[in-house]
Amino acid sequence: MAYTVGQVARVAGVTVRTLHHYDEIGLLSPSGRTAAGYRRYDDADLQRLQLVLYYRELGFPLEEIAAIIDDPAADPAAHLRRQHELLTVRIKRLQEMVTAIEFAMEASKMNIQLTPQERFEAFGDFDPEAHEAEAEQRWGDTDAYRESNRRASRYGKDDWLRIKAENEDWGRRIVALLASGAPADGPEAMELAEEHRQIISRWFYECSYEIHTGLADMYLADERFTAHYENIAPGLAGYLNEAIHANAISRA
Amino acid sequence: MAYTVGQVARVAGVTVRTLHHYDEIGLLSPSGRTAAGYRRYDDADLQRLQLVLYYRELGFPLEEIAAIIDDPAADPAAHLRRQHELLTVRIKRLQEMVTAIEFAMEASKMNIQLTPQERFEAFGDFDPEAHEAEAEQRWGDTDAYRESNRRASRYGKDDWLRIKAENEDWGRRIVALLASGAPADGPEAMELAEEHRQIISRWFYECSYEIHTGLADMYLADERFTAHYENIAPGLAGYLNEAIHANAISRA
DNA sequence: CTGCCGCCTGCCGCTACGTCAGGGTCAAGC
DNA sequence: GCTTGACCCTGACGTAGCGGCAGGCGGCAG
Repeated sequence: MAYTVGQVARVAGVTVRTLHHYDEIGLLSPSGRTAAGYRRYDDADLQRLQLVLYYRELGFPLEEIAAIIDDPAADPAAHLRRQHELLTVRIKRLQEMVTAIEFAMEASKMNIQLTPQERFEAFGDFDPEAHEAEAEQRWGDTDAYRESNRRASRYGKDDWLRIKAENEDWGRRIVALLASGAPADGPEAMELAEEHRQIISRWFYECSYEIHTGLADMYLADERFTAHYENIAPGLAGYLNEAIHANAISRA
Repeated sequence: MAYTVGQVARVAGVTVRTLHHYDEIGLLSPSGRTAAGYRRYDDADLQRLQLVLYYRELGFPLEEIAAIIDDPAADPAAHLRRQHELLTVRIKRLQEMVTAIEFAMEASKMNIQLTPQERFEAFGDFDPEAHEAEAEQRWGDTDAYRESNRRASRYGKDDWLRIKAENEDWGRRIVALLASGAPADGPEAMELAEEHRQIISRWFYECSYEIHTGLADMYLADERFTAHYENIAPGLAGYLNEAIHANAISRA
């Protein structure tokens, strides 16, 4: 029912200093003190802290958080609703960045130059940045980050040569298939589409069927990608697109 | 091919001051200067800036970003891969927060008390926070935020009474249906399940069928929710769960 | 040649804490 | 009853990543 700073800090995942700070600026003052001056937090304080942390995660400055939380018109449910909306907006934003990255990856694999605008499109609409200095600083210690680091630096020259070789081998085979007149939704084409997906998954990122069909459509929608494939063999862009779609449908 | 600070700032969505700062700390120094001392950025600089901004968005401190980018072992593709992974990890994290919010919403609708641990679970695993002070401060001016604000504060006492009334009306009807012996996967039960989903969507958040079935499972998995429904009528928790699943399947 | 906008370099300010320093407190164990 | 170590307190200064302003030069359209 009553907690010390240390206990609150541990359960909420913040530092004691942070709680001191919130007390100083009046954002979250413990409901009481012991005779010796120790801060005592109760359940209501924890609830408030939770709100504070969520809004902080969402990037609001502390002062504004105080205003939001102390708004008498906003009951708990209203906060939840607002946070839910903000979160979904942010997820959408990150997903756009992911798409942009996937786009850039495809482009880089094919040596396609991006225009400056495209470079920053992912940030474009509503402001470019976001900070998260502290959190991500600590992130440096998380498994996820280490894992990412490890994997990102794992590929040596040899690997790159292998990737290139795999890609070229795949390219030769699909060109041959196209030339042979085999249908784009036939088993051989679908098999090559699947292989294409697995090459991406193995060497780059987990490429779901959904992502894969997205890529396929991009190959047609973006003329530079179209040109890349058409340069290899006329009709290849459309052929690959169809094969990928057929493959995705058949595996679903 | 060559850009001034202002131009770069505009296309990248940062301020001139930021570019000055990056120049000062050596994170991104323009490749040249004019005779008059004007900074001149070229395409390579833009490319580097893009990397910087992505890593910044991902929360890395600028110093670390410099180290990452200047790492000779990391080619462009490696950066893309790393960013892709980091982004997906972050999206997962945000989605967990969303789930936690949805959980809290359900709990609050039913007056269920959360334990302190549950309060902060969403932050738990890897650190609690994330900042984004600047970005989200500016966010204060975006449509999304205003919209969110508007909707969040739109409900007055009357609305709450209506929500409560709707809920109770729905409750009475499903209890009656359960008592009548109608099957949980019958049309009436499914209709009530659908209504349940729409009440959430209308008043709280867009509740997809996927989310809805997730909620349904939670009603069974979490004993407090189970108890809530079982208190209304024995067997109701399981009945509702089944009805929601049946409804979701039939609409898919 | 005169605006006016854009660029330059300081330099001070701000937020949200981190990080001591210097000193009291509390429960456990001897 | 006294020590010990973990925990708490209050200043106070430091830091990152810019924002913002002052004071002054540069460039080009009219």
